[in-house]
Amino acid sequence: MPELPEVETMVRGLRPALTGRAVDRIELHDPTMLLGCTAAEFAARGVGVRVAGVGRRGKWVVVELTDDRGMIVIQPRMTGGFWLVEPPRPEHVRLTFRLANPEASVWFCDARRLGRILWFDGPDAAAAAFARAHGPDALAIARDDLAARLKRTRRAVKPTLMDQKVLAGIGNIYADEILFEARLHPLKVAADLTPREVDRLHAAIVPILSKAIAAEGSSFDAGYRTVLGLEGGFLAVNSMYGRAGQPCKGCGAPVEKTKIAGLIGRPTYLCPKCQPLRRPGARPKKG
DNA sequence: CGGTTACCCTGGATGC
DNA sequence: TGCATCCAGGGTAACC
Repeated sequence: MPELPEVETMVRGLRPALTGRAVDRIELHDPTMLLGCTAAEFAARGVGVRVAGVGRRGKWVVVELTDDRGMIVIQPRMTGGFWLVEPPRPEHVRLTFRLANPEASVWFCDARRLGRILWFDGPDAAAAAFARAHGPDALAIARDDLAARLKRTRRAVKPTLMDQKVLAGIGNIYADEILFEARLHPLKVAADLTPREVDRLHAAIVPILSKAIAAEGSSFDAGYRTVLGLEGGFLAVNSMYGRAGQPCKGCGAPVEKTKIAGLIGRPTYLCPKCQPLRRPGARPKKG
């Protein structure tokens, strides 16, 4: 579930609750989600630490500790999320921060256990791991950098946008919203986008993600919630995701739900009128 | 190497 | 009601 706006919302919720706080211990309840060290090592390290700050790297949550104790990285993936209030499904708690002075808890829950938890010794190790897995952050990428990265691949533009090594933070929901805002068909070949199309795509990214952050992300069903258990409001004001059959906000034609190559089974929402695969005036080649 | 596909997990919704 | 099937915001490893 969590894409950049949801993770940013989590981080903004965690930051005031965790920054500067002493942590009696960090309890890992599901060792299978831990990468890079053993559960015993994790337990030993998680005693008597203090939080220096909380940050976001792409879709990763980074909890930085004081006194050279390194940083804990939590990847929520599909169903992970943090709770400052009692989580509604305690059996899904995978990690607990036990705070001291005054006592409190911060929980990380993940129903499907697809999330991952790592502990890095220091900023250099964490930065190296981040760089291996990510391109520039979607909120910060420059237009020409995006253009150069799109030029490198003949994949479709949607899976390219969702490739964290191209740019970090965009997932299935926001890819559809951004492509609609830019009036681009998700199957257009990334390298074939014209300079004007790249302009439109780049110009759509920050406004869509910012609007979603302002709405505290996207919630549906029993999925993502804020750290206070509230639903994010973006899907009440969005254009595409979850709106199959509803009138397109650009032209009124029904929004189409489909599956596209390069994205396994994930749904894609688009307006075939506003996001044509070929330019409306273009004639098919003869021959 | 670039691109595509299986698979990791589980809960909730849907259909019979 | 009960059971089978399908679906889901992500990411990696293996494959062609």
